[in-house]
Amino acid sequence: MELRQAEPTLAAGRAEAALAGGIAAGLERLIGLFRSLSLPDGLSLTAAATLATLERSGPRRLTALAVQEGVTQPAMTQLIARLQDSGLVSREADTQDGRVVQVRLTGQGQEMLARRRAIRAERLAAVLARISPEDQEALAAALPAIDALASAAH
Amino acid sequence: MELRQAEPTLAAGRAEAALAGGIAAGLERLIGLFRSLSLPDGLSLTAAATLATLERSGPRRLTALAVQEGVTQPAMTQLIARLQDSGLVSREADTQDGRVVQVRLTGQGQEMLARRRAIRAERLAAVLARISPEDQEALAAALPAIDALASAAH
DNA sequence: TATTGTTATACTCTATAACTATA
DNA sequence: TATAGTTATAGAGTATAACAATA
Repeated sequence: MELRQAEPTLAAGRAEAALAGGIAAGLERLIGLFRSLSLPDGLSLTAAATLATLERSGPRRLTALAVQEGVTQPAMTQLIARLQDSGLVSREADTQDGRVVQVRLTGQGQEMLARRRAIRAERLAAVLARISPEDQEALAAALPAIDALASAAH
Repeated sequence: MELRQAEPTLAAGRAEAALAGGIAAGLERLIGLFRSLSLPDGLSLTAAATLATLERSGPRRLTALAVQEGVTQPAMTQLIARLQDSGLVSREADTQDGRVVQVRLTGQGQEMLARRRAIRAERLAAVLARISPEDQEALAAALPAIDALASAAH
C-alpha cells in the first residue's frame, strides 16, 4: 500500500522538480529582459510593485504593504512618504483604529502605472517581433498559467 | 499591392501588441514571484545576474559586463571588487591590451550559483504543485519560447 | 586623441534599534 | 503590555564627474 501510493506521488514530484528547474532558469533570464525593458522614471522596483499592488487590491495598510513587498516597516514608511511627495499615493487615517494608516493610489499614480505599462509593452512588442510565430503562440497559450503561478505564490 | 501587403502586416502588428500587453503584465507579476523566491545570501540582483552571465558566457571584460547588466562602468568596477573580495570571481590582465581586465567566475562562484538555483527550484516546485496539471503543461510547453524571448532581447 | 578602467563624491534605498502613540 | 507606525543612524549600491594608464 505504501508502494502503490508512493510511486505516483514521487513521479509527480520528480516531474515538478524538473519543471521547476526549467522555470527557475527561464525566470532568471527573464529578469535581464525585464530590466532592459524598464524605464528611467525614478521609480524603484519596490515602488513600482507597491503601486501595482495598490491598484490590484485597493487601499492597504502600511504594514500589509511592507509584508507583501518583502521590506521592513520603516522602509515602507519612507517609501510611502516619497510616493506621497510625488503625489502617487495618499495616506488616510483609519476611523476604527487611530494607529492605522491606510494607503491609497491616487489618479496620478494610476496614470503613472498606465504610462509605464504602455512603454514597456511597446518595447516588448519589438522583441516579440523577433521570435517565431510558434514561440509567440506558445507564450500566448501560457499566459493563464503564468497568472496562476504568480497567484499561487503566497 | 500596398493594400495586400499592408493588411497582414498591420494585423500581425496588432496581434503582437495585444500579446505584448499580456506578456508585460505577466512579467510584472513574475518579478514578484521571483523576488519572493529569492534568498538572503547577500547577493544583489545585479550581482547574481553578473555571476550567471559569467557562467553562461565565460570570462568577460569589465565594460562588457557593465553594458550587459545595464549599470555604469564605475558601478561594475565596484561590484567586481566586492565579488572578488568574496572569492566569487577573479580578475586577470589581458595579454593583448594592458588596459583590459578580464573577469572570470571562480569555482566558489559556481558553487554559489548552483546552491542558489537549487534552493529556488525547490521553492518553485512547491508553488508549481498548487496549480493545475494543464497550467503546468502550458508552462513546460512555453519554456523554449521564454528562452527565445530572453535571447531576442539584445 | 580615444579607450579602459579607477577614484571621489553624493544620493537613493534599505535595515536595525530606539522611540511615540494608540489599543 | 502589545501593536502600528515613526525617527535616528549606518551601510550597500548606484550615478556623475574627474582622473590615470594604455592604445
